[in-house]
Amino acid sequence: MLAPLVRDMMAAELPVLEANGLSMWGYSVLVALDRSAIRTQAALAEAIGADKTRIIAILDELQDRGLIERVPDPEDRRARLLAITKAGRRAKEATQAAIQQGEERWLGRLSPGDRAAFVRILQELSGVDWS
Amino acid sequence: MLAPLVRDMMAAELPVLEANGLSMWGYSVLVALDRSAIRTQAALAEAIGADKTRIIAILDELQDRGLIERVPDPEDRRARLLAITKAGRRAKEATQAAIQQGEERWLGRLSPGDRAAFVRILQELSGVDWS
DNA sequence: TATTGTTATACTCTATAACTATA
DNA sequence: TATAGTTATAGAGTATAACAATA
Repeated sequence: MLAPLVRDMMAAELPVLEANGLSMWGYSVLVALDRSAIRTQAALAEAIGADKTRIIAILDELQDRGLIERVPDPEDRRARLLAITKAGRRAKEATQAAIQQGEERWLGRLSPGDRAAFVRILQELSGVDWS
Repeated sequence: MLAPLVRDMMAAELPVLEANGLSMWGYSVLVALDRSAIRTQAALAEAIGADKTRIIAILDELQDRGLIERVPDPEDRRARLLAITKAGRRAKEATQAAIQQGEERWLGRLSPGDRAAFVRILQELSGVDWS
């Protein structure tokens, strides 16, 4: 039941991301880095559930566009210190606002009580260990 | 929040499907055909949210293994009448039981009230038009 | 020798278009 | 000519393994 729901949701939100010039993974990176800077790319990949080889092209592009910073750690020059820039934060905020507006279209169908319960239950389920 | 949840869920349930010798799409087909027989492959594809060209290999395999029937409609020999077989229904029931057992692992964390609410809310959201 | 990031490669999934057969 | 199914092909997304730099 969840799978088709998420599929429809992503199909609806992909154009929103595109309008803001971000891919799904690019957006995920900005959201993660907005929470806090990260010291290695592998840690970032893990945080957003991606592969470390997969985020490289994404980081390249975000950096080229000035949305993130990516500098070698002076204390361990193998690692790259990752942080969001002001422009990156602006892009993230704008995109997030657009997405949340889209989510209103379906969350708005729920009663306020159901809506609160739904979000609370999702948070609970997100803590489950799947291994 | 939903996307990582579904990703983890699918990762957890894929081995269960595999153990029962079914792919995700193969299982979807059996579930759809168990509800009712379908008159064309295009309609089946639409019902499970797939592409009509994509289900062909899946139908080939399910048919070879005797899990579905697929015969030309005598009234319009372009179309293929699709139905689940007894063996197919057995395979579907067994797989479904295994999957639902897996779902207990996380639904079991919820209080009975939350659990009922969650399922009800999901059903409500599934009715949303996304276009 | 181990680790971080990168590149190269192959593999899977999916979508598009061309084709066959029926109507 | 239009439709159901099929096949072929190309593209995107992903994972694996090999490589370079640093520790």
